[in-house]
Amino acid sequence: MTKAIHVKNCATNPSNFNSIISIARQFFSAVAGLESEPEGVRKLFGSPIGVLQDKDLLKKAPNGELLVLYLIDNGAMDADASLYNQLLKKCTEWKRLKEGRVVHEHFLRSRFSHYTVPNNTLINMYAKCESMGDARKVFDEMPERDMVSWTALITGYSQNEGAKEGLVLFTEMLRFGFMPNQFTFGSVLKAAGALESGGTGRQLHGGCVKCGYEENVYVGSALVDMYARCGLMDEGKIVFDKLSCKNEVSWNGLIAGHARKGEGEIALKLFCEMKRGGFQPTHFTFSSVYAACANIGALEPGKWVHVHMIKSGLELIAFIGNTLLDMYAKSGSIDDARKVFDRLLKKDVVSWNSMLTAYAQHGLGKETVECFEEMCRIGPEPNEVTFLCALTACSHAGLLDNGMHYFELMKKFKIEPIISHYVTIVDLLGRSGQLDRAEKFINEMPIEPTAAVWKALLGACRMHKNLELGVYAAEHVFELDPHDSGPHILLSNIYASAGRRSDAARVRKLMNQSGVKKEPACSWVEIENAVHMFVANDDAHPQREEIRNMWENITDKIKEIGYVPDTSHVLWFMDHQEREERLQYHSERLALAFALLNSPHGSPIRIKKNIRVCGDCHTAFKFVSKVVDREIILRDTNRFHHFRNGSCSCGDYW
DNA sequence: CTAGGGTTAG
Repeated sequence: MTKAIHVKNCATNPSNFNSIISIARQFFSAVAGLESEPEGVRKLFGSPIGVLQDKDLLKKAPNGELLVLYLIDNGAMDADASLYNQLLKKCTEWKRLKEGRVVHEHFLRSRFSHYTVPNNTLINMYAKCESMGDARKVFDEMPERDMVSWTALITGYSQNEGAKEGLVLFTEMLRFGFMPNQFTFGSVLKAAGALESGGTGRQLHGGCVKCGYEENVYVGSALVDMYARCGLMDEGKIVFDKLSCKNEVSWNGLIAGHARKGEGEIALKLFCEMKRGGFQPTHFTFSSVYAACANIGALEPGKWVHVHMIKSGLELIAFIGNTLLDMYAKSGSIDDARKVFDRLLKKDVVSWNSMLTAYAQHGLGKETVECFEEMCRIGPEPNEVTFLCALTACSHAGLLDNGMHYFELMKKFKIEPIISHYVTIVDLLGRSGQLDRAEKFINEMPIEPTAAVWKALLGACRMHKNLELGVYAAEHVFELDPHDSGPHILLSNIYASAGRRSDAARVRKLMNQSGVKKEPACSWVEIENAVHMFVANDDAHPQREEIRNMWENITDKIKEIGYVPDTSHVLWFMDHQEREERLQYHSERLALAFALLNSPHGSPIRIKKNIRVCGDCHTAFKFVSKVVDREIILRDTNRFHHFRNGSCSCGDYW
């Protein structure tokens, strides 16, 4: 407030200025072209005004505030419509809602308050400051609206999680007879994409064609992105190919779409095409491509893209670094993940969370604890995802006490646990064999347990062979989520391992009758930049004979050093020999045999599987790692298993 | 005055 008084004194002393307005004008034209805001202020106001000579005050006061000091100086303010507009634009650019409101009030009292253009700017200002209620109010109260008014409001909604409102407004706009332009289409397409509404998107696409905007880069890119978000990649590709003038954004929309769909190979291929076409990949591109590589566990291609990024000179900021870290972690290279983490220019909360997730996936307990505690000391404030990551990591590493302690710690950080935190704690207790405690924990939860909570308990019952509690948990899962095949299989396995074959059969039958489908298991292995996929009992593979021979060979060797097949993981109704036969050709075994045949001796073997590894394969892999003296890294849906010299990093605990 | 693309958990 003292500042205001100073300025007021200055303002009432005309010998210092010609007018407040001319100063304000200069202020803007000068500041707009200057590097740092305080520097601009100093240059402009360095000598004549007392308060502005105070350098400390000057440093603390950004331009927006200084400006407002002039504006609230009542009598001195006599702006024209274009000055109001400039002021509002600055407030928008700097996202300064408070100052924007002051200008708004002043504007309302002026004789220009009915002018359409500054009102449009006001709508945009409030929208960019995430204050849609205010934006709407301006829109409703302005006497005359044009197409820009509608577009600014629609854009505001589509950028502030108001896709539905945006689309409703769009139809209303058409009813009032306003023609949408390329800006309008860009925004409504974004809204349709956010709602994943392909039907709406196609209609809008028709509108774009009619109005001749289909090949506008902005509209075209928005179309590509809209189709990508609706999962309609083919239609997106058609629009993309038609674009005579593409840019990075068009490419990114396409690449990100495939990355989101888990189509990593296509995303990588497009990345190459983009570069060949002479387009410079941006932060967005790299971020998507790394996510795509992480998804398919493609370490070598990921490294190759990383080299491109280093060559292109892009800095390792959090937004790309986080996905890069995640890519290395999910591709099995935890050391590279840590290196990226250490080299990040600035770590944000997602960086720490990603690092904790990496440790969780690899079951590294000591590192988890160190990382979390370092974060509490020197890092950003942990959020609810942080605790999820840390709790999952404790669960995967068998750190029961640490996990329970972190759960208690959430209170200190004033973070209310959501359902996923409870799921993780049930998992933590259950894995540790504390089944009764897990059950008690569920009963005492302050929120209603979901299917996921019971599923965690069921999984623990399978692990610790607890039939009675397993049945109880399964009943809850069936009731809450009848379409998931996982619980049926788990329960059937629990029955089978307890020798209750007829019950196991009953559950299987129930599953088949209710139309619940089991996801077909498959595994991938990467050999020299090519990814090879295997399904169980694959007879169609060109190398099937060699793979079979190799595996039989290996089986003989591991049996010599103590491997005994455990057939309780396969369907009970086959006879014993047939079961053993079946087990021989689980997809991960085929992938392993293939890798042994086709990769250089001594190099690590990286296999990925789409469901959890079965217990018998896990045992077999441990023996194989010893017999062939190779490191085998297996990624399943849950985590990584590093097999080395006869044991696994998960400590048989997954 | 109004437009399009990216990250962590389960």
